[in-house]
Amino acid sequence: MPTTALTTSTGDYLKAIYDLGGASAWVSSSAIAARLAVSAPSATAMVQRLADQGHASYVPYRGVRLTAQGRAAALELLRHHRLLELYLQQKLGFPWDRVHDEAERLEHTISEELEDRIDAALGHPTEDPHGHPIPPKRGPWREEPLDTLWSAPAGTLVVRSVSDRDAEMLRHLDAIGIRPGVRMRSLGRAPFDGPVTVRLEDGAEQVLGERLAARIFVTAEAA
Amino acid sequence: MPTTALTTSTGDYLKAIYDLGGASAWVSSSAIAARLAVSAPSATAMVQRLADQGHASYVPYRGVRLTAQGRAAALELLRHHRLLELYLQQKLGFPWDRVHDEAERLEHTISEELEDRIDAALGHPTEDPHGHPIPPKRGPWREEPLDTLWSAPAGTLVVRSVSDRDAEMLRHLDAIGIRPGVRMRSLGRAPFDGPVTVRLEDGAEQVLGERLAARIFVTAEAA
DNA sequence: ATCGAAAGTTAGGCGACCTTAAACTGCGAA
DNA sequence: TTCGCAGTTTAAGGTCGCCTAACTTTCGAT
Repeated sequence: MPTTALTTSTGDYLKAIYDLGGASAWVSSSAIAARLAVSAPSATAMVQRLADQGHASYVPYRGVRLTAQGRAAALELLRHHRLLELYLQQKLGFPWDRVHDEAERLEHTISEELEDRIDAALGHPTEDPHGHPIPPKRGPWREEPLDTLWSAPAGTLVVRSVSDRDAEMLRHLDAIGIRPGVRMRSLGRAPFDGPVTVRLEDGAEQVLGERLAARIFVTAEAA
Repeated sequence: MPTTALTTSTGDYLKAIYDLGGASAWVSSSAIAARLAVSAPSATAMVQRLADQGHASYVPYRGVRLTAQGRAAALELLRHHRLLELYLQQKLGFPWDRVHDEAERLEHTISEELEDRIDAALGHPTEDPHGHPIPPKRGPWREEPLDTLWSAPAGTLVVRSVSDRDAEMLRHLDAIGIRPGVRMRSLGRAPFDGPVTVRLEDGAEQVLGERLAARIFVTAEAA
């Protein structure tokens, strides 16, 4: 298990597979290609390389799935990413919509020691600025699947996390008052895949289309 | 002059040329190869690429020299490197002998914004932990050439900086009390390229061979 | 059950870097 | 002045990661 240093590209693929398929589902190469904005053949080739390296198992025409080794590598990057996002925000004053891109590059580059020192400087945090849990350095972990605002039934909800991938979307959410931890009441969806209407605690109503609502993760009001 | 993003490798070559040849001297490809631990043909090929990109001028069998563009790129990396070293030491508690390697990787990865925030967090510092000046973001700059302890005449000296490239050496220097800012008296060299003997302020005497003494940069006691 | 579109893979190419082996240049020594 | 050798460059080949074009498989619709 000599963790042969990953290239940036390899790491990106592992992360893509991880968050498209979670810990164990089969992921198609074209889904990966779309996610990483590369051509389908590029994804196929890489996926074969990942299989050779023991990071994934690959069945032609079926897809890939991470091995334990690949999963560990993906989780380490995810941990780096989320620690970095939080660090950039908390310690260096980055606004939450600009931490993603920076973390995306740095996550491949930081050493174990830097990871640990960042973790310590932040007091061993458990969540990043967008509400996503930070995987522990080792030990069991599974990201609990959450409802999205799009799929959740009407009722009182708490925003748990929001996707960090689109800075513009984050700025918009921030502007209308939607952030992790915020409580809101979903008034339900208009018929035929219509938008979701929510009322925030300050009484403001917002109408959100699928693009947006599917990127907001929620739980029902805590018992 | 659209600063086409540099690859890590390209950046490493530019830095190597910069600190082998300074701002303007011709540097041989084999010197670069030795510095970067690559084969001579690799260095030749890269140097030709650098010339194509406008980062350097290249005369076969003679060597390379940075252009203004290449110099700017090298200095930006040097600035990143030194800011990062200081940041890692000051804000994250890294020991001074371990900041180099981390900075060496990160320097290629950080954005302009992160550079600026680090600079601000450190209060716009002018020196890294090893005593090297930090190039300004823009504007004139030239690293003043210093004597080394090996080449300096006997007399009272102030340590200005020490090479950061070898962690073990740094640990040793630290152990014997040699750090930037320290005052010492050089008692001169033994005949036939013999070692240098110095007396530190606490009275301790140290005998240093060329390997070490050539990596310690000094100035004569300030007037 | 079969046929065709969509999904996925193979083939063939390219650029960046790296290697070793072979060819060349330029310069000091005789 | 020429010879030889150290220093350099060219040649040839490998890997990684990307691309487009062409081929193959799968699967749903008939």
